[in-house]
Amino acid sequence: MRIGQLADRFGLNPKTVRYYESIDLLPEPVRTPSGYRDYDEADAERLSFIRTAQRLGLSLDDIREILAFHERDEPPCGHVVALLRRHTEELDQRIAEMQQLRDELTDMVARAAELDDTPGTFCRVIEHHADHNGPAARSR
Amino acid sequence: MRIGQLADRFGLNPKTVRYYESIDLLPEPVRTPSGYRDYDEADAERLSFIRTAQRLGLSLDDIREILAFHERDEPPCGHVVALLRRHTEELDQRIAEMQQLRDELTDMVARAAELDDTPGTFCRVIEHHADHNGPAARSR
DNA sequence: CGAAGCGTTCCAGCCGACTGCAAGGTCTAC
DNA sequence: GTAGACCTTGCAGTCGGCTGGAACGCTTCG
Repeated sequence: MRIGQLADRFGLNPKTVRYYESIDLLPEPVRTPSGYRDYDEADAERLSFIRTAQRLGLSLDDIREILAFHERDEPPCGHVVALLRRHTEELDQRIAEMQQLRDELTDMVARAAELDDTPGTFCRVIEHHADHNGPAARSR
Repeated sequence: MRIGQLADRFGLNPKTVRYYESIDLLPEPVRTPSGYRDYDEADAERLSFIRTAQRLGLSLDDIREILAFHERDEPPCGHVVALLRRHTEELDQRIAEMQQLRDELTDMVARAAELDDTPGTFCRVIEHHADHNGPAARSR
């Protein structure tokens, strides 16, 4: 299978496939006599794995590390579980931060209407909020 | 006030302050006879505003746009409220995606122990999950 | 035979928000 | 007077994950 076919199967740009090869996520495939890359099902499976792992939020570095276990014939699952746990924790933290931010924003938008005669140097909405929730006065 | 003092007040690198100037977030300040940048309280206020807006998740481009209203002596608040609304929606969406991902990850970690004799090419934990939640079989 | 549409290589650029480095000038304390 | 901490400039590099473009070769269809 040529690079375009492989890329199409995963909705990727052929460039991306070459890029994955360049950073050692995909092995160098065999070549046709004319020099075209020639992929097989094992390559497709590997690419599928990469995309799944990526969808789960793993970085290409993480994924390369997981694939390295495969190259050494070791089961990567223990490693992966630890990785996923760590990743879940980071996610939780980011979600919490984003939710707090979201609540702040909703609050600001809701209060914006009441601020018609509040003074402000740049923007009443933002500065009023900063004065009441700013650096020092945060309730944490 | 020199650049280091200003930067310190906001926990910034002096480079960042110069960078803000270079992208027209901060005006060119007056200079001391020896060529040092000399900031006043108005600059500090502007920087404070920038940092607050940034903490709220606005991009430097967004912030420059808000500051442009100030330069034109227009109240930016209507614009800002629209911006914050849009931003809140994006945030909601990203939070929802992240939560879904988080749940998937928790699920995978919880199920990992049961997979001791499931076959896997690269990693049982990830592939088993992909098979049951993958491209086609998603329950949305 | 010729044109379209693949493929190849290598190098460079993109996004956003900085940060590092080099090579110099200045200011302050001892 | 000299060390060291500051300041100046400009340009390049960082992060991650691609993507664009040039200049060329191969393949397929009519």
